[in-house]
Amino acid sequence: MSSLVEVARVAGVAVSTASRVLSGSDHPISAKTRARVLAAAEELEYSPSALARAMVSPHSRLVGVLVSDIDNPYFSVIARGVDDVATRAGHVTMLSNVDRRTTTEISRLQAMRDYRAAGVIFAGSGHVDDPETPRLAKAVRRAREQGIRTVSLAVRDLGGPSFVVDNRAVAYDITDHLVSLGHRRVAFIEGPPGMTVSLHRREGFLSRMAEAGLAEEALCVPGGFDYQAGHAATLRLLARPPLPDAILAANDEVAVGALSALRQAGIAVPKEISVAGMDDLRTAEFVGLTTVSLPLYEMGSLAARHIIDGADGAATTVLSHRVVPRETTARRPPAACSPGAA
Amino acid sequence: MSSLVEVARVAGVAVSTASRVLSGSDHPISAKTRARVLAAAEELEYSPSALARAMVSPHSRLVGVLVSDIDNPYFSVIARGVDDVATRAGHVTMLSNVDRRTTTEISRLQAMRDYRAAGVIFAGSGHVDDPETPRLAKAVRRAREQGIRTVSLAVRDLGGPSFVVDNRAVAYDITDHLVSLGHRRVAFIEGPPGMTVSLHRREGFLSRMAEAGLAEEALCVPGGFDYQAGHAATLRLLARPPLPDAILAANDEVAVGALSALRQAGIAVPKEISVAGMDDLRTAEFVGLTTVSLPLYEMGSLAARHIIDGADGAATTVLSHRVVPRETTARRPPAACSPGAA
DNA sequence: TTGTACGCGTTATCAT
DNA sequence: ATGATAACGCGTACAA
Repeated sequence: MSSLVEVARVAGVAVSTASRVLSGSDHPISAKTRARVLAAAEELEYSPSALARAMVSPHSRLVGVLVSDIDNPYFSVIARGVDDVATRAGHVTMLSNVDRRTTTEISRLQAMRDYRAAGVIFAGSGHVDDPETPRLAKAVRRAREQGIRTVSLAVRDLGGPSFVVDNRAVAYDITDHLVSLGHRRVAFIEGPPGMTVSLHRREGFLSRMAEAGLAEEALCVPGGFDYQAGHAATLRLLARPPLPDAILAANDEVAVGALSALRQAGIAVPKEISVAGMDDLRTAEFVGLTTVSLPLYEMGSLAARHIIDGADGAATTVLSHRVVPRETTARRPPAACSPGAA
Repeated sequence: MSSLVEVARVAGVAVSTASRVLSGSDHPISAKTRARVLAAAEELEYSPSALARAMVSPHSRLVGVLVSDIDNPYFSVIARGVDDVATRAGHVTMLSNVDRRTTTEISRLQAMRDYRAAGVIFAGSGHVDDPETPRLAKAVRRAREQGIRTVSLAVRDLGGPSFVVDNRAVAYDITDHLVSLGHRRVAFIEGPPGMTVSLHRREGFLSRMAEAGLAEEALCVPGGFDYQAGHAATLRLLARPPLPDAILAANDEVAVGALSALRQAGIAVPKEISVAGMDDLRTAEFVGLTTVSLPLYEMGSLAARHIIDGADGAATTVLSHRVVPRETTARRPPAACSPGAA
């Protein structure tokens, strides 16, 4: 590992001169000197220490992302968006899984702060009435005071700018799709209890049902965000007939779990029952699931871009989503034996 | 941001003393002094600069992972394994997508080297006869000379230790499963051309078929590693009857693509044709796909552990895999009209 | 047991 | 146009 002083020595110039040439300063340098420095750097395979650089700068060129779980496609798409932008801008991505624990978020934020990250992205949803939120908010404030940018990709009260999707509208719109297909009794498999995103999605669902005069037909059942939750919830639904006209799941993976339970029970989708999810992850495409497409990649890239060259501020940007009808939803069969339709 | 000097000043001691108590040195310190330093640190919310620390250490506490694409579950599971271990050990994970490009691997390795990473993990497969490999190998060697540990999670000639799976055996074993079910004509949808993993898996497949005296019945068709590839390859298979008894896909996602093409064509799985994949990612479980389970999480965590506290060396550890039969494979129907069985 | 002083590699400031 | 030097924050060898 050759350092700047060695390059300077080989080139026969002062370190400051070498620095100016190698760091792309606009300081005037004679062509001859520049060439010598460049040659020396080349010869020594010089590569500047990002550590030393960060020491004398307001921050490093590290971009942090806090995800609930990178092994969840929702977050891996976001991470991909972040990294693409970061890499193109000469930065490096730091990643941490926080498993939806606010205390973990705090400690990981601190860890990234210790490296003087250029910024930290909060990709996951927060909890409703989380007693730890004040502590997190305080840690975030401190980080910001120190010059670390922060961005949220979910509705959270953290102070920085945020790039989000309107989860109420997302659920509202997909529910609308179901309702407009003639479905009346629709079951909603909820997300993990206590999470803001779960709450919003349920509100959106309920809201559209109420507007359609179907408040009585709306059925919310506890679920989660994974396959098992969808499978189990559907089994419970199956155990208490009559079957709803449609099932709306809190996300795609839950919907796939529902689909699988339905298939095992020998119930035809969408002939006997419609199923829809939200997020539009790859799995949704694989199984032909009707869902709502979210600009996840864009959220990640926008967040990274903000950190790298954005202006300060705390504006919230609501990105648009799109219902994508596929093969798991269809018009409600006219002869369905659904009570309450009298 | 309070630094060590401020803590020392508040505590009324020298920086070296503060450093010793705060950095957990084994240097003897009087209980009284220790308490005062701790109190001062607490009061000032002191958190050591990881940057400055790394400057005076042989390396930072950053663990790098180079993946082909984090939005590919294969790699996100590995990344999860890496991060869990890294976090528990007080390190932070750096992640970079390299899109299977060796030149990108080189430049990302360099970027992580600039941060004096404790180590860098190469998670992806290499290419056969890759002209860039020497350059990468050289970069890796230099990194190692500098004290950066490197680990491979695929068979590559990079010099460090590696934690791998025997892809020939993986393909051999799942082919064995198919053959033992009575299948004779089996089509193999290959992985991306030129990748080592593709080659090994094909070899394993061909090897088991040959041993079963089924060399003539083995059919290799070009594919890839994604859904589209599996779908398209299966369509091509469908266009040229007779249908094989079974389809083995280079990985799970390809198998799902095949499954979907088969379903659209109205061909029953596993009644009319068996389908199997490799990797055992979550999708495989969702669709009940027969596949081979790989210790991906373990590979990631072992790699991280090696970087953090492993011994030097270049040993190759071959981890075991396991065929997991599910619902997409079944015994070959006795009355199948497969020619060549005469 | 505690303190002093140096070095890590870079950029910026202030001479020259 | 170039050079010398301070500063970033920490750990540590050496001195007391």
